[in-house]
Amino acid sequence: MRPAAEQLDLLRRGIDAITPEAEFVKKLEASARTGTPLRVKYGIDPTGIDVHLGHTVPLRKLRQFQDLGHTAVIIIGDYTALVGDPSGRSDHRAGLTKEQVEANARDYLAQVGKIVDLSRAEVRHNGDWFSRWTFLDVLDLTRRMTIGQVSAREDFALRLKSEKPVYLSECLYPLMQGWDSVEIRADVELGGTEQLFNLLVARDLQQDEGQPPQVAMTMPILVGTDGKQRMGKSLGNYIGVSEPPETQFGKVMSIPDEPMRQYFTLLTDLPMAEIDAMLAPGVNPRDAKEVLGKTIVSQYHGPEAAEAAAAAFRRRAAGEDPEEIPEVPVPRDQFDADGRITMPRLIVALKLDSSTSNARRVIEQGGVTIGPDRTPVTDPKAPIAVPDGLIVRVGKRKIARVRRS
RNA sequence: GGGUGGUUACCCAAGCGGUCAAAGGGGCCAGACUGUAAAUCUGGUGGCACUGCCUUCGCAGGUUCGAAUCCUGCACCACCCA
Repeated sequence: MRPAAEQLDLLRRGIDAITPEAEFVKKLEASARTGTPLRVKYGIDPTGIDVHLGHTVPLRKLRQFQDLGHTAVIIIGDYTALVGDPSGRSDHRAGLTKEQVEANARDYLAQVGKIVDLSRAEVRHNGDWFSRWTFLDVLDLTRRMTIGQVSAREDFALRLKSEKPVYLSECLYPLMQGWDSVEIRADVELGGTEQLFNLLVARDLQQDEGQPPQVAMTMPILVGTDGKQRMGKSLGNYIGVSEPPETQFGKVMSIPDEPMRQYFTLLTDLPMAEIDAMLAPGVNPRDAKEVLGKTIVSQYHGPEAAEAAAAAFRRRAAGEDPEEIPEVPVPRDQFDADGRITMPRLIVALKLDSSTSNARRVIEQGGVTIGPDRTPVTDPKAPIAVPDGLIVRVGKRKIARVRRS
């Protein structure tokens, strides 16, 4: 195991705060001295199925702990998911059913495995203990915190003030999450900055149970591809770890310039000096973004796929057709007696658009071309003869080859 | 249990008897430009056999020549009082 100071240096990258930092240093030192791994907890609620780059920020940190010889403990919050985490929410989140939660949990782990080494990690479900609780146990837990403590939280206070509902079950959430730490005897817990309150509740509970309290390590919230709001599925500004390489790469290229530093710091292992050099004034941000895109994509799809995605992107930016043009069968009955068809119908048949109305509009805006010489299509009503193998382009990104069948 | 306000297109949100397929913003799509699927600007954004037709304003009825707009009932949401 590496010396504590060295570990601390590595672990500090990209974090927001360590609370309390002095305690963390002591834990690290004791761990290095005795060769005892720290137990590092990260909890996720299986509420959706897409793990995105925002989730990977703490997950990558967890992996970093693993690589330094510590023990990763992943909590699948199958019971907390039934409540819904109120953190950072301006309205309450509906709880899920048990069936949904179980299916989601499986999906989640498959995706988390791309970042964390699951063969070396402990995976626990908090239903393992909560499902056995009696109402008395619940009551006992609720005695550990006051309404005042709960309502002091900014997210709750805001909701109370704006007359939005705050459910009693939501107040239980931090206590449940905290109890997880007691069950697994956590030394460190990772989470986003908005998790600080929840992470600190565990400290009190652990102390009550005679355990050394955990240290809270909070990570910045990754901003989404819009460069404004936090990355999130519901906001549609996310990059999913399971998305295809081209999509991931394209989405990275579409982020504004400002969040690039954050992305580099939190999502790559490139040395900070190298990052600074790329983001220096006078350097074309597009080139830095390309490095960023390739680095991120190769984490999930490998370096070859990342290169290919970058090449495909460049080709498209240069206005060239992609290497592989998908062939789409168009049934005979779509054509009239003379073997012709109007352009909107062809576009829908090729699945390049979902409605003829919309296809018509795109044509009227000059967004549709056909054939190798890119002849623009201007009249949405005129039937045209369609030779087998005709290439149809809609906008900059959608393309297909007609396969008459 | 009582009261009040609300439910409009992908989202937010105007409209309160006809000129409403329904203002505005966001998002999304297309075009121009470029440093890229950044930024900026322009146009578009229910469907279709498209100068017309059909379906949409929580649900079901009703009044009217005519309803997103008025009436009745129902459902759901929020807040206030208890």
